[in-house]
Amino acid sequence: MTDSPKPTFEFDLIDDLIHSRVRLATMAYLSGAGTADFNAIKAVVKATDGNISVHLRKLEDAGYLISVKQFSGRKPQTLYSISDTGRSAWQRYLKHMSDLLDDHE
Amino acid sequence: MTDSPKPTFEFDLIDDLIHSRVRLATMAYLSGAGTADFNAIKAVVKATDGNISVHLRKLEDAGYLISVKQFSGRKPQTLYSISDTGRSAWQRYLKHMSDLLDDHE
DNA sequence: TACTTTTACTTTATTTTTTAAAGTACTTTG
DNA sequence: CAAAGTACTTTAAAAAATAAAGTAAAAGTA
Repeated sequence: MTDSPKPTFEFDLIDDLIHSRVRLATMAYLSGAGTADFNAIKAVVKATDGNISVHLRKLEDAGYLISVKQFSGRKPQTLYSISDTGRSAWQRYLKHMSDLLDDHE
Repeated sequence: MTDSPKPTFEFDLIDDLIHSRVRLATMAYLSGAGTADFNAIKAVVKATDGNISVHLRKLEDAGYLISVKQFSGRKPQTLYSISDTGRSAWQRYLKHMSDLLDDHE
């Protein structure tokens, strides 16, 4: 029966688009890496091809990611990076999680 | 192009059972409140009856919550609180989120 | 050269999860 | 006593996640 003083965390503000396991990992990785290609993301996120493909698309459709398709030698390669919109959404997300943690020391 | 030094956050360790918006809010609330009844949880979580009902059941089935059914006057009332198992899962969850934040200052 | 395998994805189908709508068993109020 | 709550549960519908299949070009193998 600990009493909760002033909870700052508002769960209904958390961004569902980022909150999903795979997309959270993707954003976390890209926010550090800057730019990464399809396979690099797939590897760190430990997802199947179809799986990240769909999630990357979702993040891109939301305007959180920017993708550039190019060729690396003979092979096609898609590079992803976080857009300005994505970066501020990411910062808001981290802020909310930080609030959550503050509420529980 | 910030370089990522040593990421401590491992997304595949995050507990899906807690991670969902509604259940995360429920755990966060109960961890502070100690015990709360169906309606109190429903109110803070801003969910419909059927919605928290299902999520509470899920948390209970997982052994994270304990429920006690009693009567408050003439009306049935179900009280929920976090079990020991739930509390350690919750602490692990917070730890992982904390790691995520550490990686991004 | 013909054939199989691999790479880099995308698309579609299947399963799981979430949400919403009904339903149940009372109780309270007019 | 009939109508309107209350406190949930159950079932059905919608959305999301995952997995399986498919595509197109390149590269390795016989």
